[in-house]
This record gives sequence, structure tokens and C-alpha cells, in this order.
Amino acid sequence: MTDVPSAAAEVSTDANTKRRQIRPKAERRRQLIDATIRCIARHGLSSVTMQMVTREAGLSVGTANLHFESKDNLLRETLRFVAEEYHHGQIKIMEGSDIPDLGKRLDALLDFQLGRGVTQRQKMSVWFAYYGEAGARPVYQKIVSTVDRLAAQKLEVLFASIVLEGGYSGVNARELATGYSALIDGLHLGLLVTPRELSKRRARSVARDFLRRAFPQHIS
Amino acid sequence: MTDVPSAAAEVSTDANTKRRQIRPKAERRRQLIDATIRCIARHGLSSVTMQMVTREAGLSVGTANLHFESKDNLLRETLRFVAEEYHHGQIKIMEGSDIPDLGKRLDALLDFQLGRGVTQRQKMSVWFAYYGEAGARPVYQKIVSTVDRLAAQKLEVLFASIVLEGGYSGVNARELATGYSALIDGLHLGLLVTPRELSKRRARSVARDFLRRAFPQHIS
Amino acid sequence: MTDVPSAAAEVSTDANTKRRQIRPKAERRRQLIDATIRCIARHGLSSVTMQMVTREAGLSVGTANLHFESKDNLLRETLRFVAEEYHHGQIKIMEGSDIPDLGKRLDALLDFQLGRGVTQRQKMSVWFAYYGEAGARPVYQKIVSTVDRLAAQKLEVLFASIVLEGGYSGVNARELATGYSALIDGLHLGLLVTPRELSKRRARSVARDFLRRAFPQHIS
Amino acid sequence: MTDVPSAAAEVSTDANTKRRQIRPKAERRRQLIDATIRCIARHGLSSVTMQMVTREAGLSVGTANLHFESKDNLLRETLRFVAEEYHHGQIKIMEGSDIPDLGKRLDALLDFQLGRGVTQRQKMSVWFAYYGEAGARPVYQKIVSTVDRLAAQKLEVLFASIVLEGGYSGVNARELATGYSALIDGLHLGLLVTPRELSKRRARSVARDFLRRAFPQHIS
DNA sequence: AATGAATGAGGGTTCATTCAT
DNA sequence: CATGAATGAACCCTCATTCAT
Repeated sequence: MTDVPSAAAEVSTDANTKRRQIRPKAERRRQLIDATIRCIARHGLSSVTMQMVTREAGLSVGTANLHFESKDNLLRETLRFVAEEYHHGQIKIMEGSDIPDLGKRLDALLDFQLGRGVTQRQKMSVWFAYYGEAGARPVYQKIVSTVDRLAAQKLEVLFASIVLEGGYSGVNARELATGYSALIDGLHLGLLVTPRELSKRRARSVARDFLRRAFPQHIS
Repeated sequence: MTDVPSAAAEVSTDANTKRRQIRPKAERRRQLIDATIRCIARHGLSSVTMQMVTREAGLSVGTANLHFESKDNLLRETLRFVAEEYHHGQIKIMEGSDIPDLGKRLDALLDFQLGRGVTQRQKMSVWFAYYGEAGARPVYQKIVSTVDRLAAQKLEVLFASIVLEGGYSGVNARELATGYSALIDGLHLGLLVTPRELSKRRARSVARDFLRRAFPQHIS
Repeated sequence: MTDVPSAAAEVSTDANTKRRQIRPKAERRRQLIDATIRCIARHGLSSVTMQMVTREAGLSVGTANLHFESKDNLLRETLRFVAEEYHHGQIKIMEGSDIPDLGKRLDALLDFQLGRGVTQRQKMSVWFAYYGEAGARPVYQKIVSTVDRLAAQKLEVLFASIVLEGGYSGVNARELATGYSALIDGLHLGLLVTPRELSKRRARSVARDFLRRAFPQHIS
Repeated sequence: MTDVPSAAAEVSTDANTKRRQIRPKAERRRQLIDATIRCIARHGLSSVTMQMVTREAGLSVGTANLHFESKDNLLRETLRFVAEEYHHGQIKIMEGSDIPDLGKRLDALLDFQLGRGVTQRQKMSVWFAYYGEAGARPVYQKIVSTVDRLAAQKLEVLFASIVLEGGYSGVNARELATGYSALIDGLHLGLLVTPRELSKRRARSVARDFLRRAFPQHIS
């Protein structure tokens, strides 16, 4: 969570001797993944270098290779991290027994998907950077689709419950779930590539519209 | 397979006598752009090299730089080509006075967007490869958004006409157009990244569903 | 003397149709050598390209290779041209029976060496560009020294005549000639590299000083 | 031969075990500059390649760029090194309170300028290689003239002292200094380009002649 | 565990040269 | 004779990786 506070302790007792910091493995990995995300967002996946990432993380190149073995691996793990963060967030909401009202749960989902946390250009950039390469890299495809499939199933279940509850007829929950997921992806893309044309506000409004047309009783 | 016809004539009558062919500038440019598309689709934008592209085109590295000055420029022009091809195709259909029936025009649009020509993995790969970099490359953003804006306007106009014709109430044509565009983009993404989960057939069905819910009288 | 007049005839009778000009061999060679001199002066010997030279000459690359076979050869011939032009000018003055007065002949020589024609940055640049490479290129060394030796001999003869005429004692004409030549070369260098510190006027004054100290009766 | 001592230690104790040696930055820089000097002398400034220099230095290309960023910079720093070495040597002698006798100081200067250390073809080659490009490269001009100006001033001061001490009349110290500097440059040039015609011995004799004529009481 | 100097394969680009027109 | 599109070797430079410290 607190990803770059380690710099605070940097001011060593000794003058300003750049000291060798020894830290737990997990912390180092997280520190490097965070730096990688920032770098991808700032410079694009194809321009990211190990130097760049390690400087951003305040570590040495050697350390990155020590913890991740190779650049390829660091990139892969970064994708896995972003993918899991995003999908676990969704899934938690969808399963979320803490929000009994299904309509409200939908609202919460939408807020998560297009709200502050996720739509940060940073995360979106990373997201689409990997999509861009996915066509040519089975590894990326696998990571994304593994995590995607689960989220898709949960969404389908949620939609099915709503259909049942609302007694909506002529609605295929599975088809609708696919459509909704695609819509969200497309809106993310719009926010990233044409931010001038599509505000976050409008994106949310468009997504709500979609849900309202499908589940009028659940969405105001 | 061979969606790039110009490459076909390459196979010379003689064995593999590497002759120095002199050709018009436009042809060479097209030849190189086509090769670039194939390479991006096959290897990913970030792994494309000039060597790779020129070998694919059956030309020498020097020739590529002669006609495009730099790799950056070749990549930029390739994006421009793909973007224009896609959007001009859409626009022609949307304006298309050759299809007077608005519902049928919608169908034609959908067919174009998710049909054979566009959904080829090749073109999609290129498309998202650039999107992936767009966050960090204003030039790419500009090319895409310029061409995008026009298409968005035409779509809005088309939707507005349909709303008028059908007397649909409570429908905001602009919002709907944004949603539809996003949906299509999201479906493309799904076709590219999780082809196992989303067939082209289902993608089309999902998109039709969207339109049917909005314009029930126009879509069967 | 007037070395770049050939460009005048360029304005063709025809509109501005870039016509294929057919010209005598000697004219083409001269045209290309002139262009080479200008390019070396402007960009430095190491940055000169065939493209650059031929564009400057208003000809095509093919033509240059047609007349000179290779870049190396063009460069060599250009050096030979500049070297001969300079040394023949000197020699003509030194032998010059048209100036019977030996003191005046010395003056004329100095004027030629540090006057308008030769001290043009253009010629000097070329001169030293080749000197710079001479250490590593025997061919250049040979061209320069061949032509140099003759001029040195003539200068020695002239100095010897003056010594005889003036009855200067304790003066070694050969040594003095070497010194004078070196002085002139050094002044050229100063004019080229540190034009701020050494004006053409002062250069002449310094050279006259040298001669005056050696031959007080001949130089006022 | 080995005027660059630092290179001597290269021959490792072990056979040709190519070990990865880590060395202080200053040493690496010096090592590369020395190699650059040798390469320029051997092949000419325009033919020097990074490969060539680094092979000569026994290092990898990467290392050269690590310490100098670019070839341009390496070349620039090499010029600066040679220029400073030469001029600082002169200046030390001219200021040199360790040689109280002014005539002897002149002798020492001349010995330095035309003696073993400086007249080595190697250093001269470098010197004139840069002069050759100076016409087209302001950066080179600046480096040389900056360091030159100081030396010129010191020389003028020295000459003025001698004029005063010797009571020489009708001698302009400034003009004489310019002349002497030019003469030395010219002799260096002669030694480089026409070594057959001008021996080091004769060059020294010619320069002494110049000084003797100006300061007969100080030079025997 | 951590560092960063050193490496060198591989990238983009330039440009002398060739040759079909 | 003249042209300039085409070629590809060779350049400079970057950067993932290694390893002595």
C-alpha cells in the first residue's frame, strides 16, 4: 500500500552516503512493480528500460535482476499485478454480501470500474499497453484471460440474479454481461486515447444508461 | 490471408534472381505499410524492426528509409493508413445514400465493424498496438482522435435520424453513439485478447442486442 | 582565378524543366570539383557526401561517379586542383619576368599568398582539411609534397638572387625559404582557426616584418 | 612508441583471460583518450570509428559511451586534452622562474615545441586533424582559440621582457610573437606533411634563426 | 542482499555505389 | 551521357544482462 515511503528512512545517520538498503523480498518486488507501472504510464511500454524503472524505484539495476531475473519477467509480473488488482476489486464487489441491494451493487461496480482508482491514466495506460502486445504474446493473453474469465462468470451470475429478481423477460444474462464488459473496456479506451472527447463523467453516464436500459427497475 | 494484394506480384517469373525493380513511389510506400501491418500483427509493435519489415516487404532497409525517412515515420504513416481505412469505411456506410433504409444501414455498419475485413486479427492487433502506446505518444493520439471525431459525429447524426424516424422517446442520440462506439471497441478488444471466450459470431450478436434495445423497430 | 563562372550558363532556354544536360567532360569535372570545394569549406571534409556535392553542383550522383569513378577519386582530384592552383600561382609570380624588381616581386608573392584570392576561408578550409588527413593518407601527402617541392625550389632561387643582389651576409637562402614558407602556412592556419585573433591585415604585416628583417634593403 | 604509459599495464599476468576490470572513471577516460589519439594519428580523424578506438583501448564500445556519452564528445574531449597538454607545457616554460636566463628560457620553449614530446607524428596528426575540421566546427575552433589566446599572451610578455632587457629597438613584441607562433605551426605542418623535405633538426634550426635575427644577444 | 561498471548483440540510420531506365 | 531509385555494409548508440566488488 504505502509504496514509496522507504525513501524517508533514506537519510542515513552517516552524511549523505548512499547506503545499501536491505529489505524484505516482498517489499522490493512491490517497489519495483510500482515503479514499472509509473514508467509504462509515463513513457509507454516499448520505451521502458531497466535503468528507467530502477532509477524510478530508487534502486540499482542489479537489484531488479536479483528479484525478477529478467526484464521480461518484471513486465509479466507487473501485468499480473495490475490484472489481479483490477479483477479482484471487481469480484469482491460482485460477490459482496455487504451490499445486499443488487441495484446498489451494480452501482458500486460501475463506480469502481470508472471511478478514481481505476481510471487513473496510469493504470489504464498499463492496461492497454499490455493489450497492445497481447496479440503477439501468448503469455500476456493467458494472464489476462485467466483472470478475466472468472470476473466474467461472476458478472454473469450477478446479472442472472438481477434478471430473476426483476423478472426481466427476453434478457440473456450472459450476452448482457459480455456487452457490459466490452462497453467498460471501450470506455476505458476512450478515456485514454481521446480524453478530450470523453470525460469521466460522461463515461459513467453512458455506462449507467446501458444498465438502465437493461434493468430499468434496478437503476434509477 | 493475402489481404494485401500488391504483394502478390512479387513472385518473379525467373527463379530467385534478385533483380533491382524500380517502382513508383506510391507503390513502394504501400508495399512497406502493408509489410509493417503484417509485422506488427505477428510480432507486436515493440518488437518490430526495420530489418523485419523490409524483409517482409522483399526490399532493402535502405529503401524503407528512402521512402519514409525513419522508422518512427513509417510507424506513424502505418497508423494513419489503418485509421483512415477503418474510419472511411464506416463513414461511407453511414452517409451511404445507397442504403435508404436506416435499419439496414445500421446492419451494414455493424457488419463492417465486426465482419471479415476489420476483425481480422491483423488489423486489430495494429489498432490496439497503437492504442497501447497512445498514452505516451501524443502523435498517435492526435491521428486517432482526428479521424475518430468525424466518425463519431456521423454516427450521432445517423442515430438522431433513427430516433426521429422511430419516434423513440427518452433516447439521447449522442450518448447512445458514444456507448455504441465504446461497445464496438470493447468487442474488438475481446476478440483480440480473449478469442477463446468471444467468438466473432457472439460479438455480432452482442452488438445487435445493444442496437435492438435502443431501436427495437429498426432492428429485428 | 575566376573559378566559378560555369554556373552562369545554367539558366536553360526551356522553362524550368530539369533537363538532362549534356556537356563536355572537362566542364563536368570542373563543375564537380568546384562544388566539392564549396562543400568541404562549408561542412568539413569528413561530412562531405556525394549527395551533398552533386546537389551543390546541380547534377545527379550517377554523373559524379561517371566522371570520377569514386568519391575517393573526386576528393583526390579536388586536392590536386587546389594544390596546383595555389602553387602555380606562386611559381608564376616567382619566375615572373614581368616584375623585374626583386623586392616588388617579393611583395607580389606576399600579396598573392595572403591576399583575397587565397585567403578565402573556402580555399584555406580545403587546404587544411587535406593536411589534417595527410598524416594518415600517403596519397594526399604525395600530391602536396610533389607540388610543394617545386615551389620551395623556386622560392630558394628567388631568395638566393636577392641575397646576391643585396649582398646580405650570413643569410642562408634555403633556410630562410623554409622559414618563410612555414610562416605563411602558420598564418593561414591562424586566419582559419582563430580569425578573431588574427586579421588578414595583421597577417600581412607579420609576413612583411619577416621579410624586412631578412632583406632590409628590398622591403620598405 | 608507447608514449601513453597507462596502456602498458594492459598485458595481464594470465594468458588472454578477458576479465572484467573495474577501474576509476578518470583512468578509463584517459585510457580512451589515449587510444583515440593513437587512432587519429594512424587512420585520420575522419576514419576513426568507435569500434577502432575501443579495440585499441582494449575496452568495449559500451564502455566508451558510458564514459563519454557519444563519439562527438569523445573527439571533443580528446582535442581538449591535446590542446591543453601542449599549451600548458608551453606556458609552464614561459612563466618558468626556474630558468632565470631569458635566452635560455627561449631555448627551452623551442625545444619543447619542436622536440621529442610534441613533434611526434602522433600528436601532430591529431593537432592538424582538428584544425582541418575547425573551419566547419565552431566547437573545435573555440577549444583551440581559448587555450591559444592565453599562450599568445604569455609569449608576448616574454618577448617584451627580452626586448626590454636587450634594448632592442624597432621591435614590436606582439607582432613578433604572432610571427613566431605562426612559424612554429608552419614547421609542425611541414614535419607532418613533407617529412622528407623537412627534418626535425632543420625545423629547429629554422626556428632558432628566426629568434636569432630578432634577439641576437640572447640567442647564440 | 545490493551495487553499478562493463559488456556486446542488435537496433536505426547513413551513404558510396550500382544499374535499369 | 545522364539519372536517381535501390542496395546493404558499416556506422553510432542503446540497453538487458553479468559479475567483481
